[in-house]
Amino acid sequence: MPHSTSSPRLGDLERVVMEQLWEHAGAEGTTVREVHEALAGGRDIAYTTVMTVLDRLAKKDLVSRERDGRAWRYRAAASREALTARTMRMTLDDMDVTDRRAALLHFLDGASTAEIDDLKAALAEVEARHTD
Amino acid sequence: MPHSTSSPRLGDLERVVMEQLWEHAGAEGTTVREVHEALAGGRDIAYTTVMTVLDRLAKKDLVSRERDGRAWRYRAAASREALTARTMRMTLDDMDVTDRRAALLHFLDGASTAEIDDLKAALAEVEARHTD
DNA sequence: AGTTTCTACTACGTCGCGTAGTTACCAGCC
DNA sequence: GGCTGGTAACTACGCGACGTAGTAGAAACT
Repeated sequence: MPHSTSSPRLGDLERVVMEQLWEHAGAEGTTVREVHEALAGGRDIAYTTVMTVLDRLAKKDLVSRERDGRAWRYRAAASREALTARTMRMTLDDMDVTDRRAALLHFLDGASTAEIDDLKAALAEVEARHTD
Repeated sequence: MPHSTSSPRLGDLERVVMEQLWEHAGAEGTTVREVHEALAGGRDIAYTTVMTVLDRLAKKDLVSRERDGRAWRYRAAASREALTARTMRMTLDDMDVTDRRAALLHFLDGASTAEIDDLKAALAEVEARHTD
């Protein structure tokens, strides 16, 4: 058995497809055809390939789908930001870090000032949320 | 081509082996034999399997090795915390997040109070470092 | 010299993912 | 009502990563 982690790892094509879902993110969802057409502009890819990928993403619960007549409409189950956060969290949890502060410190070491500001803003926001 | 990310993803056994290196982390390093003996207590595993894994980890630059007579002594190239941080960073970078603040906010959503404190401590530490 | 110890190389099975074909269904058109 | 086009469902193949390990050969101990 290769991997125990249930980490939502994305392959390259899976990522590209998710991009599409994120970009055309509306409440309506996106069909295979729409995704395929969007991708077919930039690369040579078969319709069924897109179908397969969307199917796999659905099985991983990274996208949800609802019937629309005969077809399916796919929607990203989580925003790009939420998925990113989830993946980061899983890393932190899976790695079984004892000294979390040290890990976070290392993380900040690689951060730009802008990113640190983003983090402080986010931090302030959760704080505020807890207070009110 | 399956993956573009040069993310240092660990398999299950690779992780277990890294644990050993981290636990017996001294300046001296650890031999294959030592790792094997440590693991052989809990599971049925061949000496050569451990060797192969260590070899692959070395090729991924996750461990370094120095000769010790005929044998090699392996050392984790990065601490568990540093590797964790690096992986988290790669996730954040690879996901091409536009709204980093939102991503970090999501991340904090899943955090315990203790973790938030750890983060604040780490943040204070980088701040201090920049100031002095 | 024979036995042990360690490396180096090769190998095999499984799984994830990129990639796609084939088959079959259903809805509308001529 | 059979043909056509769009969809889905299922199957498949190649490749790389990883768990797993065997074998060959060098080196060292006895």
